[in-house]
Amino acid sequence: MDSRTGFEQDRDCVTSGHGQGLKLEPCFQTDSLLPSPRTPLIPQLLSHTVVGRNLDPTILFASSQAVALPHDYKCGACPGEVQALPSPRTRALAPVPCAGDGDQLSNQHPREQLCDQHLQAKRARVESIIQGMSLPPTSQAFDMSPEAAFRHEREKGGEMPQESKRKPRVPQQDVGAAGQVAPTGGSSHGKGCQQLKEQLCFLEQQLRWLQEKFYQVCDSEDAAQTQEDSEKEQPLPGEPEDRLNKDSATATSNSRKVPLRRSVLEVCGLEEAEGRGDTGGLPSALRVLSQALKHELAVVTPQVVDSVLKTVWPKADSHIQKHHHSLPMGPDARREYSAAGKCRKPLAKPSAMNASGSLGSPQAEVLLGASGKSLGSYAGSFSSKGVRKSSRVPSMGYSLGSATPVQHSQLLSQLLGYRKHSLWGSDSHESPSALERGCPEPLNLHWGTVKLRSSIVRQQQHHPLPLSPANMDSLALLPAGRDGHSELPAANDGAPFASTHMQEALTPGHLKKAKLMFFFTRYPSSTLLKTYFLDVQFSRCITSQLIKWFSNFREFYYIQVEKFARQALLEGVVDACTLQVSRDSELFRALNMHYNKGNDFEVPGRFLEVASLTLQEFFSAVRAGKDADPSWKKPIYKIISKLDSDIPEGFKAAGCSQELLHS
DNA sequence: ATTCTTCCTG
DNA sequence: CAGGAAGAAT
Repeated sequence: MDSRTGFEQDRDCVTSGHGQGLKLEPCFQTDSLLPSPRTPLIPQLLSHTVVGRNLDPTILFASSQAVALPHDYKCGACPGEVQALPSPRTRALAPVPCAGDGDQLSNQHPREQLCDQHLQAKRARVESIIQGMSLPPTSQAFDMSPEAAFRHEREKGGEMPQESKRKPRVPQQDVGAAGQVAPTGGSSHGKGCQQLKEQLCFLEQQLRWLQEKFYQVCDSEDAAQTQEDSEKEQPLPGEPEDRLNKDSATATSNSRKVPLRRSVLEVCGLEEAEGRGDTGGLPSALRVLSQALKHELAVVTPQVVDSVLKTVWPKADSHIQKHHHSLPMGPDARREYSAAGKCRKPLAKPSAMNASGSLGSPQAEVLLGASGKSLGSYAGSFSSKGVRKSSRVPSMGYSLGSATPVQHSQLLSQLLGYRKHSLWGSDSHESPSALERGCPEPLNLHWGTVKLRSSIVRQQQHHPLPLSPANMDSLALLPAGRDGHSELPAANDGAPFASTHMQEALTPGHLKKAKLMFFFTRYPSSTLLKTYFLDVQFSRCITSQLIKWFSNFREFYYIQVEKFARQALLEGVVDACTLQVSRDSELFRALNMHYNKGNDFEVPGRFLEVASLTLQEFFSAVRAGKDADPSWKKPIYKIISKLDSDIPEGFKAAGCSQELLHS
């Protein structure tokens, strides 16, 4: 049992790791999916930010606060201060001192006076956008757009255990004290958060710089547009130009050219262009901006990510190194994980574990690594002879995480089409002696393998669940880090989990799957079950129900075996060793009828061995009269509990349950 | 206190 | 199979 304990501790590490992984997300990528105004900067810049010259600088850092704010403040250099801003009103009364450029926009009042209706309308639009983005999540609870779903998921993820240190979302007026960020963490985390804040600050400065360049570009347009209107709004002290660094002046001077304006407007998404349908080529200034933006992001983002990982999850550092430098994992790490994953298998098979270690596709390694937990996942099939056969789908195990529907079909056909492929099937000649030897077969080592939950888990067409809020909650509770894509939320199709239908209840398909799994494991831990019923939203109830199923399975199994053992005794069988369960046995038929009613699954030979041993044990015990002892079955249970084998990875396939049901 | 397991009952 | 009780293990 200690092995399982270790395993579960390991799992805890995994989850906590993910939790920490999540922890960093709000600061960075994940925020792109949050209503925080911070991260969607670029989209905002490109689409909404530039509203004439009334570009609201607060859009970069602040939130709905900015809506009511006058333009006479500027505090973007230090996010902490921005977060600390209590409210617009307070802030207007007592402006927070800002490093260096506090008066940058202090001279916009005159220009505001000149705002015509059009500009005001645009401003209102921007404000509404900002406002919408700053809505508290509760107000978006029923926004079930993919993005909202994902955002919601992130929100829930933030509530995961040990997630209390999640950085509060900046825009929330009542919560947005920066001081809540760092102090909430432990000392190390606080330090890490401090680093993160600095990184963020840097990042934001970069972005602000770029935004100002944008400002320049668009300002030139406005200058041209409003030149006729009034001259007094032209060169304003404190204008972006004045704020710009010298090195950015080059691009600025280019972008100042009036001919750029239409293209700029179009790219900026200004409806100003609604009257002018002409589309010019991409202006060079924009190219410059684009490249600069990309470059800055490319430079800063990895640093930030690495820093975050290093800080929040020290182990990740080494993992990162591995990913970067050597995709094939070192055998040590793999062994470590394999050992940890051995769970309920006191009869260790160390040789097998080590032997299984050294394969893996780079993708798999990346995925596994990205999941924060590289396990010695191995997709090979096994035979009772102890000869590991290469799977027909060698990469099945690892590629499951990103399996396409086609792959899933292959999985299923392998699951069921045993007559041809005999994926897990027993070759007709298996040696029961292997069982007695403590089963040195190189059985699969998937115990505890962290399933790489695919972002593109196939839709389960047979039982599509209505996307009720409850279901979305289920989605939300998904440990996002587990999918290995937590670092790339935006790289997904935008609705990563929208296609994952988490079952909030166990279905007949799950029951059938569980029954088939019983052929491999009689005593699955809840942890194991969670890794094999990935389409189930586990709750305490679900878990116990699943466990109860296996308990019932065992009950039936032991009853049947005992019955046949007694029957054999009555029939005068002398040697227990002659009791072998074959596929022709009555016992097998009874069991197969129960667990594999359709007989559409080839019962693994290993199960026959286990059944044979169980039968012999019962036979011997009854013959020895041990059944007088009320707990005479306990030793048998103990023996059998050690004979679990690994469950083929195919059982993890999304939709497996449903397809099994319909097969 | 919680989880897991068995046993019993329906 | 589910529900519940009881005990063991953690």
